[in-house]
Amino acid sequence: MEFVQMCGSAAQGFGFPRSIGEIYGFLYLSADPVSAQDLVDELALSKASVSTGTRQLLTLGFIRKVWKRDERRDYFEAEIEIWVLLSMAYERVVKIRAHEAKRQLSMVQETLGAERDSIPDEEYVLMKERLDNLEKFKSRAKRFMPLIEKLIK
Amino acid sequence: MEFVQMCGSAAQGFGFPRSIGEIYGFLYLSADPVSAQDLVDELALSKASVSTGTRQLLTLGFIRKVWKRDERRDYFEAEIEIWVLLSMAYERVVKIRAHEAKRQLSMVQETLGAERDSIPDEEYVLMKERLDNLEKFKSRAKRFMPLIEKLIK
DNA sequence: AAGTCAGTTCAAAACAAACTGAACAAAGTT
DNA sequence: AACTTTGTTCAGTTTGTTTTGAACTGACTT
Repeated sequence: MEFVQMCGSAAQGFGFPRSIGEIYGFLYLSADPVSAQDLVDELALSKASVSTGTRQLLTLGFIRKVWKRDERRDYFEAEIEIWVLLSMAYERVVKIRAHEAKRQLSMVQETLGAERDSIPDEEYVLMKERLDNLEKFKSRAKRFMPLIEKLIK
Repeated sequence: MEFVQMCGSAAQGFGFPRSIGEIYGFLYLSADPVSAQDLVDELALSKASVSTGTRQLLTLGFIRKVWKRDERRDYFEAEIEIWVLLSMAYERVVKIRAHEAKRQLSMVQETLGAERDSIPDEEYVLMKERLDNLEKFKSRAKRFMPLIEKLIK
């Protein structure tokens, strides 16, 4: 339970809801697959929170559903390989965010271009330069990505 | 301004307050150092928010104070080198968090040891093993840290 | 010494995100 | 067909964080 709490606050630190961390932490230390009902009981969360929490963890690839034959319940188990978790997080969070950032950045650059005339020349040049710097950084980061991917896997 | 908003939501994405992102974004595109009052006016934030926001950015090392002689006001300018920003963030956020996590983990391990008798043997072994795995990962990560540091700098 | 200006601090307000209860859907049992 | 059991969805509440107004400090000006 101490460990569960620790995972909860760790999750918060990464910007995830505490409950997600707790669910993962509980599963991480469980020998056998755990039902949603168990999570409700053990972690004192509502059915709804467990449902949404497990869904999020599933889409992150941090946990798996386990089907027991002749049972209607869902069971869950944690992915325990830390390298796998990292690569999941990278693939499904970092990559997506980076892509979104890139999209927004080019929109800003477009806007700047359109406003060209209404801005003092000196300022325009500086802004353009700094935005281009960001752009340059992005593409360099992109070139590193495959390397990082390999490092993680 | 579009860019400022973009930085705002980016900051939120990283778990920082929106205002911090906006302040940084504004400074990032400013040619000259900017006074607190300017930030209040341009970003429609309260004096208080600007005060706390700049303080946080200063302790992160993301911005600097600039002193103009014969002026009582504080001026600020952004650190614009992205590699420097990354290394700051790493140094002042990641490192500290990692250390904290390590501390907590060993506390949990201690607790587990103390509860040894009150847990079925099978479960104990599994928990111990998984905690040890985390520990092992931690130390491996630690070995990598210097390498990452060099990469960033 | 009174008055302004810059900046900080703190309690309260405003806000956003997480969590929950209740209603619902689907599938299985009686 | 009615009733359980399991899980999802969603509106409303709760919780925690960010933001703010207002009071305060210190420092410079008259």
